[in-house]
Amino acid sequence: MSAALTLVGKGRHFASLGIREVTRQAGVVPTSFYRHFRNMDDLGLQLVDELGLVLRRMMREARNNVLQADKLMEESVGIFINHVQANRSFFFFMAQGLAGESRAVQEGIRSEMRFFASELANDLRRLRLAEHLSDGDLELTCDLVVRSVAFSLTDLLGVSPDDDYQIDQIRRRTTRFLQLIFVGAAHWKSEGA
Amino acid sequence: MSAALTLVGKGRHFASLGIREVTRQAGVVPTSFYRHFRNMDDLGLQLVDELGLVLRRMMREARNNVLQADKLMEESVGIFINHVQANRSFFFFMAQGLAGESRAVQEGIRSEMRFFASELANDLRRLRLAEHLSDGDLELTCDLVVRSVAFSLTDLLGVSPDDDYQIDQIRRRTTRFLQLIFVGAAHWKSEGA
DNA sequence: CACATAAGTGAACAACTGTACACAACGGTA
DNA sequence: TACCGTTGTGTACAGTTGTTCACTTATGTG
Repeated sequence: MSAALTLVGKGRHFASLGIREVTRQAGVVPTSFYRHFRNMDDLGLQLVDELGLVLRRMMREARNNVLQADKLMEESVGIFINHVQANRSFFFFMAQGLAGESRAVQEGIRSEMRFFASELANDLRRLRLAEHLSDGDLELTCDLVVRSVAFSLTDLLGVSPDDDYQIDQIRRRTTRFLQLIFVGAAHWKSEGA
Repeated sequence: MSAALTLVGKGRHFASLGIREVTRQAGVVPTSFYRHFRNMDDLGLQLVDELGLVLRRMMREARNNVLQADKLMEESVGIFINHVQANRSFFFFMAQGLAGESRAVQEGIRSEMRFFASELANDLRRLRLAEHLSDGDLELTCDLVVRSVAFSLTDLLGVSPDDDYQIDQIRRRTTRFLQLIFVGAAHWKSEGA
C-alpha cells in the first residue's frame, strides 16, 4: 500500500498503476501482490480506509487546538494544510479518487467527506455557533465548507510543497472562502428565499 | 479524440488509456495515432482546447437566457446541468483532469475555470449586481461559485444520466450553495474581518 | 488531369502486463 | 520440537503495449 502511495505521490495516477509496477516499487515479487489484494481496486479500497484514519486524526487535532472561536477558521485551515503537507501522497490519492475509475473508491471518499461535514456540523452546534440555522441549513453550510476545502486541496497539491509563498496564498484564499460562506450562513434566511 | 472521450464516458480514466486502446475504439490501426498526436498527453491537451469551446458555448447560452436577475441562479444551474448531460464525456474528462497526471492538462483546465470565473465577475459587474464589492472580493466570490459548481459536477457524474430525481436534488443543492455564497457576498465586509 | 500532402495500413519487435502454479522461508502456538 | 498458516519466491505463458518502418490509399489544389 505504501508503495502505491509513493508512486501516486510521485505524480502518477492511481488508475494507471499496474500490479507489477507496485510490487516492483515495494521491492517484492509480483505474485506476492495476491497475498494481500485481489486486484488494484481492492488495494484502492484499503487505501480509502487508511485515508479515513488520516482524516480522523486531522479532525481530532482541529478539535483540540481550536480553542477560541474567533480564530477558528484560520487555525482550521492551517491544521488542514499541515496535514496535507505531512501526508501528501494520501491526499493525492484522495483528490484523484474523487473522479477515479473505481466507483467503490469514489463512493468511499465521498462518504468520508460526508462524515467530515456532519462532524463539523455537530461541532458547530456544540460550540453554539449556529443557533439560528435549521439542521438542514447547517448541514448545507458544512457540506459547502468541506467541498471548498477539498477543492483547495487540488490547489495545494498543484504547487511544490516548499513553495511557502504560494502555500500561504492558498491558505489565505481558503480562509476567505470559509469566511464568505459563514457570513452567508449568518444571514441566511434573514433575507434568503 | 472522440474515441478517447467515448472510453472516458464509459467510466475509464483518461490516465489509464493506451494508444492501442484508443485507436481500437476509433476503428483505426494503432500507427494512425501518430498522424495526429505525439502521445496521449498531446491528445489530452487538444481535448482541453475543445473543452474550452464547450464551456464557452455554455456561457453564451447562460448570458442569453438569464434575463431577469431574480431567477439568475436557478436558471444558470439549470443550463449548467443541461450542458453536462449533453456533453457528459467532456465533463468526465474535465473532472478527471483536475487531478490528472498530466500537469499541462491540469493547468489547462484550471485556467479554463479561472477564465470562467472572471467572465462571471464581468457579467455581475455589468448587471450591477455587485456594486458594493471590491474587485478582489468579487473575484473571490466568483471563484468560489465556479468551484462549487465544479464540485457539483462530480456529484452529477456520479449518478445515472436519467435518474431525474437525483439530478433534481443536485440541482437544488447546487442552487442553494450559490445562494448561500451570494448572501455571504451581499453582507461581506459589512461585518467581515 | 497530375501531383503533393495528409491519413491510413500491415508486419514486426522488444518490453511489459496479469495471472497461475508449485515451492521455500518465516512466525507463532501446542 | 513439530506443525501450520501466512508471506514471499521463481518460473512460465499467453496477451498487450508503444513505437519503427516502408507501403498504400484518399483528398484537395494547381
